[in-house]
Amino acid sequence: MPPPATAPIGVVLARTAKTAARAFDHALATAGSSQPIWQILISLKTRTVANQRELADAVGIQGATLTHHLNGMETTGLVTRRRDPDNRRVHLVELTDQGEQLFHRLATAAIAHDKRLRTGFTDDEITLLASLLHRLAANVTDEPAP
Amino acid sequence: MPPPATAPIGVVLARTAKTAARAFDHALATAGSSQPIWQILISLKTRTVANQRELADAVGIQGATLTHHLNGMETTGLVTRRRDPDNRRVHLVELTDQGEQLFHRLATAAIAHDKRLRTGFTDDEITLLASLLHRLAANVTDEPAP
DNA sequence: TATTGTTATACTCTATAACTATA
DNA sequence: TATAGTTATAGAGTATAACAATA
Repeated sequence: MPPPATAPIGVVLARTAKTAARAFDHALATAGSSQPIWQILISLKTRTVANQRELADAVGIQGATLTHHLNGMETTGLVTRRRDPDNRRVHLVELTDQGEQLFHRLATAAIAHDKRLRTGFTDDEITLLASLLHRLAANVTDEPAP
Repeated sequence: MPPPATAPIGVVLARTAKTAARAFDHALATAGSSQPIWQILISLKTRTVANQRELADAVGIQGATLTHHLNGMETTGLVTRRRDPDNRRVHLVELTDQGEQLFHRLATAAIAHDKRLRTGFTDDEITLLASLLHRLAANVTDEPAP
């Protein structure tokens, strides 16, 4: 029996996201990784980040928190950090081969997870759901003008 | 510019939930509380939980984690715990007046948050969204039969 | 023995403040 | 002075394992 339609949408959203996140977190843990590391890997692969501050913003964490994760990732050989010759204040973060490999393994897990999530949905339904979620997020995003 | 529709639905879901959760967490913090405490209060008010194990399940945490939170809530005067005379292994958790008051304050904040989330949505759209989210959650819930 | 809950301990993620290095 | 990043420290939330109390 599903919960009544009168349940606050915020509760439904949080509950769904928690359920989905737990399933994916488990997949990440099985692959020997975690959410923040996965987020950092994605950002490094799919965005052009000029510096660590932008990377932290992309991941949605503070700079010091990012440093914490990068320290661990450097220790385990996933990334390297070196000074930018053009501006030695900037530390260039780069994936190692090992980091690349982990990224691909996690990407495979992510694709499998998403396929599982989409079970029983049509493409149109997914598009509709994504659209509704975007509108929802916009309602609690208080950035007036970028 | 919204992210492309090709973004994995899991990513869209996680991002939306994180945005919404941050906004609500901020409201909870302003009211001097937090998510786990709010979840515990909701469960105590709206469900009939026979014991702490059921309460932990309702909140989605382990028993020891619940004990941790209940210790804090007892210290700050939100709940009381006493032995069930019928089964002295069971600890009955009850809200104090102060706990009731906090519940009502947080409920007010939750209602305001949900109203904010619903901005620009019709009731039908919210019902549709909830329905889609329920189906999504069902895809990653691996309980065969209760 | 099984059930209920607590204690002890530790780990992850996160943040703020103070600091270093560079410009 | 301003910017980029690190270090130091702390706190919240969570979990597992070992334990105590009760049945």
